[in-house]
Amino acid sequence: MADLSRQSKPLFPIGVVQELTELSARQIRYYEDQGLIKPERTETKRRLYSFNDVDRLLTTKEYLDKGLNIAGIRHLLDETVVREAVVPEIDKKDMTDGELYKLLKNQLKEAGRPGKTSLIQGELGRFFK
Amino acid sequence: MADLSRQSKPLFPIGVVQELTELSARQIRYYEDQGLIKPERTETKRRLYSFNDVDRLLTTKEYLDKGLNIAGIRHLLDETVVREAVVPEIDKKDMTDGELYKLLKNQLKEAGRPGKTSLIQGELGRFFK
DNA sequence: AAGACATGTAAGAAAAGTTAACATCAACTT
DNA sequence: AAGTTGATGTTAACTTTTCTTACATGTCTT
Repeated sequence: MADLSRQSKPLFPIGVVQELTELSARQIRYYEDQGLIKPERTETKRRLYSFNDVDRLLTTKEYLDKGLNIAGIRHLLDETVVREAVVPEIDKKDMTDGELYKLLKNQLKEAGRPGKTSLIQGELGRFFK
Repeated sequence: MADLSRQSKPLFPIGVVQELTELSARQIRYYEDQGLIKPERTETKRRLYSFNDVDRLLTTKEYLDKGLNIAGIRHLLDETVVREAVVPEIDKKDMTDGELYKLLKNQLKEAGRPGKTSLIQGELGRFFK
C-alpha cells in the first residue's frame, strides 16, 4: 500500500501548482470540476493541492496531449492497478471517432516510449528535473 | 552529495510553512533576518520556502527549545558535516552563562536520545507523521 | 447549423503576504 | 535597580493571490 500521508498531504496553493504543471488556473479548476482531482480546502476556502494531485494533473496533461478526452482520463486515473499497455484499456465508448483517430495517430509516434509514466512512479522524482 | 533540486525547490508560501512548523509568520521572518534560512522570492516579492528551509526551521525550533540561542543555531546549521555529539561543537562565546546552563540542564534530560535529528535525515520523512 | 468541450478572460470580493514600526517581557549586564 | 538585548507579538497600510461567477471563443461532433 502506498504511503498516503506523504503523497496526499495538502501543501500547495494553486499558484505553485501552475508553476509545477504549466497549466492555467482555469485548467486546474476545470479538471477539478471534472472530478480528476479533489484538492483540500483551507478553512477560508482556498485550495491546497498534494503531490498526488500534481501528479494527476501532469498525467492529465500528458493524455490530453495524446488526444484523450477528460472522460477517458477520468477512467484512467481511477484505475488503481497499473496496466502494461502503453495506453491501457481506454474506454472507447467515451471517445468520438476523431478522438480515437488522434489517439491512434499519437500511438504511432509514441510507440516504444515509456508512456505509462506517472501511474508507476512513486514519490517525487517526477516533479524535479 | 545531497539532491539539491528536490530538497531546495521553492514550493511553499509562508502560510503553509506556518502549518508545517507551527511557527508564527513573525518567527519565520525573524529567523530569515537572522540568516538561518534564505527563502526564494517570487517576482512579486513573496517568499517561497523549500523542504530544506522547512527542515532548518524545524531544527531551529528544536534547538531553541533546548536553550540554544539563534547565534548558536546559525553555527549549527552552517555545519555541513554531521557531528556525533548530541549537541555538536557549540560556540560558547555566543551564549550567556544562563543559556549555557539551560543547555547543559537539557543535555542531561536529553542524554541518550537521537538529538542530531534533522541534519542526518534526508528526504521528507520528517514532515509527516 | 447547433451543441459540446476545453479554455480564455473579466469583475468584484475575500484572504494572504509584505514592510515597518512600536510594544512587551524575560533574561542578562552594569 | 536601571538599562540592554533577544525573541516574539501586534498593528497598519498596501500589494498580490485566490475565489466565484459569468460570458466569450474556437474546434470538433452530430
